[in-house]
Amino acid sequence: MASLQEVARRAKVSIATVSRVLNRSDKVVPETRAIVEQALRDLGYRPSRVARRLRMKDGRAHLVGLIIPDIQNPFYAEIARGVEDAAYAAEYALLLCNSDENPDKESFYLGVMRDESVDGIILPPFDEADAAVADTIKTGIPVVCVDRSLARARTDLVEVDNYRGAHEAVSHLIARGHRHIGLIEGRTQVSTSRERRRGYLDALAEHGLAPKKEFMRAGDFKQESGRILANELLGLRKPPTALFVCNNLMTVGALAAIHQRGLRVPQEVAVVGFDDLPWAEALDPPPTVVRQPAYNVGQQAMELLLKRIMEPTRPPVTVRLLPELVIRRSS
Amino acid sequence: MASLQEVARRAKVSIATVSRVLNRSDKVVPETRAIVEQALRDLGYRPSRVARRLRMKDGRAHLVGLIIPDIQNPFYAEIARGVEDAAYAAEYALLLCNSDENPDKESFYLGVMRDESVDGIILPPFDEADAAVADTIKTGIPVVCVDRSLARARTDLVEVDNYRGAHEAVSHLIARGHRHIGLIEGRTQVSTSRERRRGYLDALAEHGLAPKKEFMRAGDFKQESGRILANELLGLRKPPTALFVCNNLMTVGALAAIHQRGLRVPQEVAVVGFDDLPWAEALDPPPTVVRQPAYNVGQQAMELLLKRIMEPTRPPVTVRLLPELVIRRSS
DNA sequence: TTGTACGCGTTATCAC
DNA sequence: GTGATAACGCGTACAA
Repeated sequence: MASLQEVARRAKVSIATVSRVLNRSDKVVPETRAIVEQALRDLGYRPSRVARRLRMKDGRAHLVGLIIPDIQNPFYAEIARGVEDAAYAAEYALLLCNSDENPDKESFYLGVMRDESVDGIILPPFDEADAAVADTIKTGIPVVCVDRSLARARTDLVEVDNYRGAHEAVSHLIARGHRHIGLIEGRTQVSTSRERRRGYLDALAEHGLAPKKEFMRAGDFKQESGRILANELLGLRKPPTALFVCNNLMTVGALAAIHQRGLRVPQEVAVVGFDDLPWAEALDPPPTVVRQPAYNVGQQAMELLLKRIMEPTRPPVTVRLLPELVIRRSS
Repeated sequence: MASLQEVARRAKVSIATVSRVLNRSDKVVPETRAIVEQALRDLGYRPSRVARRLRMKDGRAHLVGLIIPDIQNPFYAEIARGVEDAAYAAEYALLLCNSDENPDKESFYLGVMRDESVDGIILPPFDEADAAVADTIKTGIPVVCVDRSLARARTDLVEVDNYRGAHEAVSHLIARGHRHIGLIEGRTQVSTSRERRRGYLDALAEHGLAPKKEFMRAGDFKQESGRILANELLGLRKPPTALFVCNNLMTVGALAAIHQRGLRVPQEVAVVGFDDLPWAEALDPPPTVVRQPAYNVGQQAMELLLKRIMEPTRPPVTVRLLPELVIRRSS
């Protein structure tokens, strides 16, 4: 409520002096400093972040934007927590938006962030050619990509080794004796999905197993498609004995389908999912999954962003995190 | 990037005219309007939300704050989605913060929101006497409470009938023949927790059942406490045959404990949880729960906030939503 | 060491 | 109809 002006009046100094007391440790004689600080306290002064941001073009907004597809997806929620915690530690606030994988929403929010003069933006690009993001980068706002990367722009990036995760998962199933392994993958336009499929195929090949077209189904990363595709797979005359499901939501869908069919896990059908399920322990049986270090992804992305804000010209770096195969009882 | 100034120069008019074209209020002759609009387009002009906000004190920031305990809790994530969708529909952006039920974080973020001049704030108060929130309200920023209410301040409020939800849940268990029903409640400081307990006690009483102290345990709304308390309850010499667990996370913990003990649900122990579990279908058995309309809570809260922003003096209203007993197979 | 004055990008109130 | 111009609250060169 109180402005610099009012504080200055009360302390009987100029606004410049008050401002100096606040920001620069410029030379202000201890006496006046004390008086000003008293006035500051009396009035409960709080600087307006809005005015401050208008005045200073660069990186002092202490505000960053995060755009994710869906906060209700635990994977993104975990990333968001990582970002948020790192932001809070640096006293940054977060403008959080859900894009729903909808380019219009993404564009709208990207616009808002430009217009809000945020210090930087963290997001998983819609796809490798995301034009709205590319445009935003051109304006000079620091952007850090997470999870997925951009083809034509070099930005800081925090990603997970999807190929390796999938490879481990499928190798694990093979080691358990499975020879007929179904794949439920996500939207094939996104690079992470393709990498996971590559991991699946390579693991198969390395063990002399030939991939079967009818065992490979592509969904949309959502629960319902997991349910439907698992049903298709399990309804085959010669169904697979194991399923590798390429994200959390689809795994849940697949599990639901399996339960509905009354199949025993892992005896009648084994399951390995990509992404950990936050409530894995409550599931029966607790599922084996490839756990992505999502919290870390968010945290490191924020730290990268902070570095770039401080030093805009530093060369972009890519951080590649390793997933972890968490073996529980569904495989 | 381009400012009013630059647009004005390009169109060879004054900034006032450009501003008028943008805000469509005053009369601008079609000719000049056309010229200005062309310049606007050429330069890809976008108004600075920051400058705009600095100039206009009231409700035009198109920015609202949402403070929740933890975005990783599906209940709050669902509220957040409700808020976000309603905000997006009205072209508002969202400043989202996690308080972790930590008063310091809450205070910090409340401060940020003041300093950002947000148009309004939505939050579940920490407790009924939340001082930081009370102070914020005094500054005149519109505040809408969700889930929990404030004792000393009249604000708009969207809440759920916790008493009724708990009452239905326990009555349901009794109807199923249970006479020994354990209660795992949350932090007793929060009003919602107390209401749920009241519902439990009343339902018991109405059926002539005496509450047993040793069947009633208080946790902290987190998964681990659900696990521990369920273990305690089930380890009793004469354990309860059914559990009523007062929130989602604790239900998950309780389920984990039950699975670990190898108990069959619902034959050996029945369970009803408060809050729906997003992946209920994947659980085996799918749990019976009292579903809170969390999405609606968020949506209506945002709509209430919008109304208050438009009409700051309107009397505060309370919206009370009904929970729904979703009977699945754990009871 | 401190004060004056300008500019950041808007909107709104005046004159013209 | 349109154009100067004064705020909004802040940081900072420059003058004192």
